[in-house]
Amino acid sequence: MGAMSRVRVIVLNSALGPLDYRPPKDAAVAPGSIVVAPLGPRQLVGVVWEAERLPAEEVEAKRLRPLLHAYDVPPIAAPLRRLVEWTADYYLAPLASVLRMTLPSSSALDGARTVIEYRATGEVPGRMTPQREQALERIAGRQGLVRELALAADVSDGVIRGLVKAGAIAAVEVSVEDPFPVPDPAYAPPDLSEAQDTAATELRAAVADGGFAPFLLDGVTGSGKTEVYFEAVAEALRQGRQCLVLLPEIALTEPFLKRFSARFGTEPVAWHSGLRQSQRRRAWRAIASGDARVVVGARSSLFLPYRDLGLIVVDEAHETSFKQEDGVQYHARDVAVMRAKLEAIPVILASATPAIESRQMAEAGVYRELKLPARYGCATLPDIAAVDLIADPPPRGRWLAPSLVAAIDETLERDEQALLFLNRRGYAPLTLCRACGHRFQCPNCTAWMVEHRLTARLACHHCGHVMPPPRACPECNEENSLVPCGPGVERIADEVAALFPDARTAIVTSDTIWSPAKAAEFVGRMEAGDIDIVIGTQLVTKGYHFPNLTLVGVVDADLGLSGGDLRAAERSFQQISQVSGRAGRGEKLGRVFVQTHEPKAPVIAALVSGDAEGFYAAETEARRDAAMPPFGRLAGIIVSSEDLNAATETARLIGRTAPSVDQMAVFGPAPAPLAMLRGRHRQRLLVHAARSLDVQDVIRDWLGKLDWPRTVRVAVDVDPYSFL
DNA sequence: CCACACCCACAT
DNA sequence: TGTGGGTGTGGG
Repeated sequence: MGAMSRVRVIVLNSALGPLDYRPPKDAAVAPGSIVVAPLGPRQLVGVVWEAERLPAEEVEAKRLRPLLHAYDVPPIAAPLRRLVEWTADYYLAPLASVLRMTLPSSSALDGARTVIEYRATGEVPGRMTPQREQALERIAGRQGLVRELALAADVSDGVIRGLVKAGAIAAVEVSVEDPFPVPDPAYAPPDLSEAQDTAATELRAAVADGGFAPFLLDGVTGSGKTEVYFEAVAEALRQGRQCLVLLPEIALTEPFLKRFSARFGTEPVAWHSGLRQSQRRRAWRAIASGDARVVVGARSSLFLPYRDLGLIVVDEAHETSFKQEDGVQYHARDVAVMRAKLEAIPVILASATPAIESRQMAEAGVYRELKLPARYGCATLPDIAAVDLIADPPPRGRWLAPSLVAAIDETLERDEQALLFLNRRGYAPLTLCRACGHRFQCPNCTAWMVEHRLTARLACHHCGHVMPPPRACPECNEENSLVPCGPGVERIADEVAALFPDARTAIVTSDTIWSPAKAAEFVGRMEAGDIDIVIGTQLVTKGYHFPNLTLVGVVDADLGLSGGDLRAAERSFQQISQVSGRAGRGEKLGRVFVQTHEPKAPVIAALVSGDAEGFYAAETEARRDAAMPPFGRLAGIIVSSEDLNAATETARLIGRTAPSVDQMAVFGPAPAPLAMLRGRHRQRLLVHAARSLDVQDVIRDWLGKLDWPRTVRVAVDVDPYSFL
């Protein structure tokens, strides 16, 4: 029997281990080949793997079924296969779950097809209605499916179809094989400062030389980090290799795309969850063939099968949204470094406020640190002042202190823009009945229903449950007794409207900016000076560059510190630094007011004095003393079930059977802070171990021996960021 | 995970 | 005797 009469395949079914097949009748396959495997009555996509790397139960040759088909796409290359193995191993996830992230849906693997999209012809329909007018105005220059155009225009599908019939919108056949434009490294070389140039030179050399080279690009907000790593991208382009730029949230890449186009003459290829099927297929094939030269994407773009990757950039590398919190709970920043290692290429972690983990790697000499200490051009860092809410309190029922209000007033006087930051969506985080004290709680989660006045709904921010706000209290039937408690961005907007009736305001949260198009619209209005005061959540802390924005007010600096998890102080520092960094990015000086009840708290003191180094040093020492990451390891074990009893029983079983291992301690089980989520009761355990311990191995061994009811889910969160 | 066989309870 | 649901297992 020849060597290739049996191939080992990982099929995209996370409950199954590797399975053996005979090769397909009509094609040769090798490790990495993407194939269709028969499984019982069904067909599954899978990838051929090296048999020796995946021990499987031997099945006799005559029982093997032949693979049905091998796709005509490039195979998953060895470095990516190793990355899939590493990720599955490190994060205790099934290989199939990780492998799935490298592949598009199966229809995208099939040969080229075309889709029908629609765009305006410029013709005026015979009959014009307000809806038609609105539609044509909003979709100018846009192209897409009827449903997408309707969404963009905020009209119903019927309006668009009517316009097609009237000839104002025409169908276009789009090839999903259309090539992407190639960015030109010589399009608009930048004018770099000396510090930028030094850093860029080093990065260019690393890209040209190839080989694994991790960098921490650490520059204050507005220092021009993007321009610097663009030079590394340019070098990779000159070398004819692909680049990946990871961004924390793709919905707000608008400013990035603009800057990229200005530098390279064309937009990069975007990869994110919002892509349509046709776009996803086109992008995936171009990435696999090497035609997509620069890809900008959210964390999932990290696992795509680039043909010849030459550089990875992780922008805003400190962002905790790089940690995936469901499915495979990987940290894209860490996996990016591993991919760079396996591909033998440079990786750049760029941030104005690097995570302690990354700083530690730089300090240990593992990462090369490149510093940009000053803002680009004549811009200087803004002045940060603490507003003591006890000495300088807002009036009752209001949240903006008199000194901040005065500063907003001055800013408006000068025709400049102000930004108020509050990390709370909606009108009020809690609604209660004045008469009986009833609080609105989500039926599926241990969380309050948050009032959203813009949409006239009460919403749970964890599971998405919504309900109309009742007129009367459901508990005591008292009418008009419901009172909002505490501020959300919508309530601050109300306060601003009352204080500055002539100011034009915008609320920027995921509720109002839910697509790149919405982000573009916001940026346009900001740049045109159509907005005076922005009230926003963390969405506004990232990436934006508005030269006329000179005042930032942090409405509640204490908010992030309440959770008390190990990164709370660091996270607050990063968030407030980042939002402060939006002020004074042009020629005008920026000011920042940080409202707090505790002006002496180390985080606030460090922000005001500008002593980031001192703050980081203290935080780092505290982590070292407690053997917390990166000096020790953590893993969360989350046990959940719709059945409270089953969850507690299983959690107890896990706790009871915890192995006693040197340099490891297990805490819990205890009900999770979010004791119920999406209708599932949750218990948590926390594993704390020394850095040197292979904690995954211990957990694999420990949980592998246990059995629990099928209705109970046990998830291991390696290197957890959320402790809820 | 998903399809299917199998078993048992209960209705016809 | 039929049927629906819970449970268990195989899939290569």
